[in-house]
Amino acid sequence: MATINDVARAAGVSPSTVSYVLSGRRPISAQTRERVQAAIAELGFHPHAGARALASSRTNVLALVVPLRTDVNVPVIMQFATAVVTASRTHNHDVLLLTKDEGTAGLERVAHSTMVDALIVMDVERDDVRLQALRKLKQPSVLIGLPEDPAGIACVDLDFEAAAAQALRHLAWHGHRKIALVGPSPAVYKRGTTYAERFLTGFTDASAALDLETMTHPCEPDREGVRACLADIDAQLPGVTALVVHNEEALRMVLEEVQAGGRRVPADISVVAICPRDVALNMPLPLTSVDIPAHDVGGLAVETAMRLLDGRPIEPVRLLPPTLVERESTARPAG
Amino acid sequence: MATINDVARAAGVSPSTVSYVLSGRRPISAQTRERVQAAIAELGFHPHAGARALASSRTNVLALVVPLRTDVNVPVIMQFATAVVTASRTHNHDVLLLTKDEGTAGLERVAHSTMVDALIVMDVERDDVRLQALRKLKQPSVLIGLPEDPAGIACVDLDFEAAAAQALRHLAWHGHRKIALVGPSPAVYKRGTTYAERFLTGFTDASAALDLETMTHPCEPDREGVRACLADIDAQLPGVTALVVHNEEALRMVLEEVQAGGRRVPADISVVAICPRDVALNMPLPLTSVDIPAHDVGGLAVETAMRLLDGRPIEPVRLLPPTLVERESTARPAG
DNA sequence: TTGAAAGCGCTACCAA
DNA sequence: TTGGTAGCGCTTTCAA
Repeated sequence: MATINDVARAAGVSPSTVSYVLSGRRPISAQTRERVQAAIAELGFHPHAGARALASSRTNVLALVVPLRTDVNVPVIMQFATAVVTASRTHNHDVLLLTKDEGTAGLERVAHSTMVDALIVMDVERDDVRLQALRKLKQPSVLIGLPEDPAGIACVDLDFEAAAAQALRHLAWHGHRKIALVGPSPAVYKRGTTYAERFLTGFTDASAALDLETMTHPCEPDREGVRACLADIDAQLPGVTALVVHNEEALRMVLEEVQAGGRRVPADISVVAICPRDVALNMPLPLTSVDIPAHDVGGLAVETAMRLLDGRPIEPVRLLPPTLVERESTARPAG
Repeated sequence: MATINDVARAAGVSPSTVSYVLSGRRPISAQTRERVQAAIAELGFHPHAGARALASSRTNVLALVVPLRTDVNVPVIMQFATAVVTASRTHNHDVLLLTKDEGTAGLERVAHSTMVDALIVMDVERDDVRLQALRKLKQPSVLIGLPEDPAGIACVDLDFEAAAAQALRHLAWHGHRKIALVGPSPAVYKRGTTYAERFLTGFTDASAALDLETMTHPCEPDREGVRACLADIDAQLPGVTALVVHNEEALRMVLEEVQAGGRRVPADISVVAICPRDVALNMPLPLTSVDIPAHDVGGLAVETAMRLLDGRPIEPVRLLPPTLVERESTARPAG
């Protein structure tokens, strides 16, 4: 492998000049720059990442911590991950993939050994034990999610409260008054992933503000759970005309069970889903949905990390406004 | 951050001794080792990854290249990825996540800049343009999949031919004679991901060997595609008593449409799925399935990379034998 | 506009 | 069993 010295020799300049051509950190005459670039191309030179990290204390690598549990929504995680990788590349960074099961130790390991410039952490819980460790690192971190006490750590996420409000406003505008929330599984609430709570809060608040008759119900994403959930809803809120479904795994089964019960969507009952666009589109019926913008959130997380690294100002907590797209699963209530 | 010199001073030894305690590459007296380890713990010392890479030409990082298309089976990809990360950690390696869309350039970038010791590449196509680039790298690579010409590159995958044969043998043993394959979408075949072809070959060969009456049909994983596929099958193979489904996305819809057509599984028609265990278990009915052992394949890919790095012998192409588990979707044909 | 050279923190060779 | 030390390949300060 060619080194910077080889390039320097080939171009008839000093190694530092080659370095400056590469980094652009000082002016170089056009003529010199060209000779250097020609030599770089000629020799197929790529700077040695380790040497660079050692000399500059910059790795150009971001850590991304993903949950590896399979009870989480895998496709959404994958969307976040690819968004983070793609965005990182536009900022000339690579991504080191860590799994949540390594816990605090994993974060400290990569940070202390200077493998990464910053960390992006997914699946953050309300009172996540990793937060205190993150605060002590010399590298900045960005959370995808919102813990109870985000002090000192940047957070980005969808504004789930606003998402719930938007779903209800849409249904209310269509004339619905009796609306039920099919929520995530009890395990999600118990784990303390706050997006579920935030959605619930938004739902309850908006329900009061709009003077609606609503109820909420967690839902185990299997056939039985869905049946039980829908039965409870019918029992507790007879005459319900609309469902807000915040449970991607259960979504398809909810639609099937509603239909199996003899009700048509949207003629007999309207449905608003909270899910990524492509999920909403790949249902038997294109669903009116509030998008989970994994791509935007991932990109914003990277952008935030970059600002932190450059010492540029950031918003400590950035909640993206939701977007509702009306498709074919919502209509005015019958009668 | 503490350096190796700080540790050496604190322990009253030379830096090289600290290094050897860490690497175990030469004998150290128990007494010295303890003093050094105490100093390491005391100072919270973690060796600087870049410095280490520079001095040893070893990064302890593996590159993992994943497809980021969403038309691929996302949960399976995620399973491979987490398996690779988990296995890498047991070998004291981390994983740099690359996306396929960076193509050859991405591979060359991380390899030439010495960011990784080896590369693991998923979603390899029959005549993948990346292969020639991989062969030129100084780092070894391991493919998950099997291209047409794997010369010079290690490959690991499930033995899809054997998987097809096993599915057919199971059904034949139950007494089925008329069996149809619901295959992946045409796009998968067109792209040249060879597992589809290998499965097809195995299916056709085993069909002949077992003297069965079979047909094969690709299947677009949406409602319409599934309906069309099943209709074709009924038209071309009237009296079909069993289905082999090698299309995870379509699986649930196949079951639904079969039922919608008034047939019960397994009373009227048996179904064998080719999919990860958890997918088979999460269907309305636990399915008899040939497992796609993502975890094993990912682990084996890492193991192979490690052997390559240590100069230990490997098998150039390692196809894991399939495992069929009988559950509740197969029975003897009616009548 | 460019060059010289001192490190960055570690590994591994050569000695003892 | 241990120490000394020359690099690994780059960045960046100091000089010119």
